[in-house]
Amino acid sequence: MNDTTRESLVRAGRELFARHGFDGASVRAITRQAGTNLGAITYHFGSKQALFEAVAASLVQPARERLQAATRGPGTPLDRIEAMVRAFFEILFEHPELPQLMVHVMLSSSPVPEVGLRTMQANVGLLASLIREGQEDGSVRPGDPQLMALSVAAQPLWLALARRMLREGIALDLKEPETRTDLVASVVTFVRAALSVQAESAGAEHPEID
Amino acid sequence: MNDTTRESLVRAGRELFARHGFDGASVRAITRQAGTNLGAITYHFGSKQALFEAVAASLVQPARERLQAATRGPGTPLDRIEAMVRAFFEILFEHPELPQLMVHVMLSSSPVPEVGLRTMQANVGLLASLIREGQEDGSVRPGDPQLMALSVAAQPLWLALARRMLREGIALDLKEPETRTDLVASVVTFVRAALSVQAESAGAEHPEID
DNA sequence: GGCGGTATCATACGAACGTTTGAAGGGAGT
DNA sequence: ACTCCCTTCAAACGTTCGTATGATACCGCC
Repeated sequence: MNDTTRESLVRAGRELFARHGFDGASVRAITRQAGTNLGAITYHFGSKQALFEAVAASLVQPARERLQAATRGPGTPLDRIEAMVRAFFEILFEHPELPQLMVHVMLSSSPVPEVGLRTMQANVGLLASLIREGQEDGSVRPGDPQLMALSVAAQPLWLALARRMLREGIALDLKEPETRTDLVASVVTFVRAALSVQAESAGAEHPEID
Repeated sequence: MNDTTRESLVRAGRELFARHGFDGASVRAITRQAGTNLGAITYHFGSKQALFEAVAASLVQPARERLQAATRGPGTPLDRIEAMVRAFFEILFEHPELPQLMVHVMLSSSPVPEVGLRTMQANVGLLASLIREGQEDGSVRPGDPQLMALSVAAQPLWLALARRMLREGIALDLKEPETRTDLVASVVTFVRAALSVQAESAGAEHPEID
């Protein structure tokens, strides 16, 4: 089994499915970008739909694992929430195709893939349980943990998604590392302030600047 | 000039362009849904592209006016920020097609329409200036007003966009009025907590890096 | 040298695409 | 009754779509 053709098809599919959606990314465009023959998708994956699912899995699975790993770090619940937000940004900067693909799937008429739904449940659940944990130890203000988790997750997702509009609309170019760290720092501070029950005098031993 | 055909084309275009994007929404599907003849778009608008621009304007212009109106209300800067967030949610619940169309435009290769960019600049600018105003009178904590404004705007936008995934993924149905008010209340509280200066005497935590 | 299996190739198919075309309604003004 | 002009209509155009097909190229192994 030759893997380089398969891999270049997945790579091209990631880019084109993310930009144009399933219907908008033509088999001809994908195979052309991958440098393969028109029939390569049918041959290696069986159908365009099967390639799409392989592309989705190649994006969702690693993200899921990295987010779960971030929650298992040390520190207070707020620290681990911060770690999740930072990990989320890293994933999204590395793979802007992920939220783009999510959006195309959400807007299309086709059913949301099982793996996508379970990943969302898992990640919102992780955030919510960290928030609940913080509420129980008194470091996080009261409120519905699930809704608060959505407020947290919405920021990295939308900001990564709106990257192009941020650049063209308000001259915020996320390609520049400094801009990225400023943005991440701002969101992290925003989230901590939103969740903290007070000024976080309790756990603020170490100044977090990177 | 008969307006009902034009209007039903715009209405159908709103729905189908929002769901499938420009390329994905076929002239045949739009005219079928509008109950008109296949040639009606060409006749009334000249081209599919011209219909798309009419659809975009029909969504963006009213939203822009309502958001601007919300900032002119009474109260403290934080109160007016809350009014903007609430108005934003109202707009998005009323016209879920708006963020959907935004996303399709952002992801496509075609240039972002001028009106869209200016509207984004205007609205982020309004939020940022309210934040700056609050910082000057001491009611809002320090930080880059533009980045904080993005954190605020990202939440209604993403939550409206992810509506379907929220319903299917975590059983949060935004069709139910009670769910909506709960969500809006949670976001409003989240935003106010994130922006309020609180008792944060430590103060050394704002994200300036040199 | 020849063989079998995998991979790539050019080509063909019917369907759907956006737009064009020319004819047929249909109501207001004379 | 007749003419206009605006609107709607069915049909056809060339193009592109996803997939299927059969031929060709490559390569380890008898």
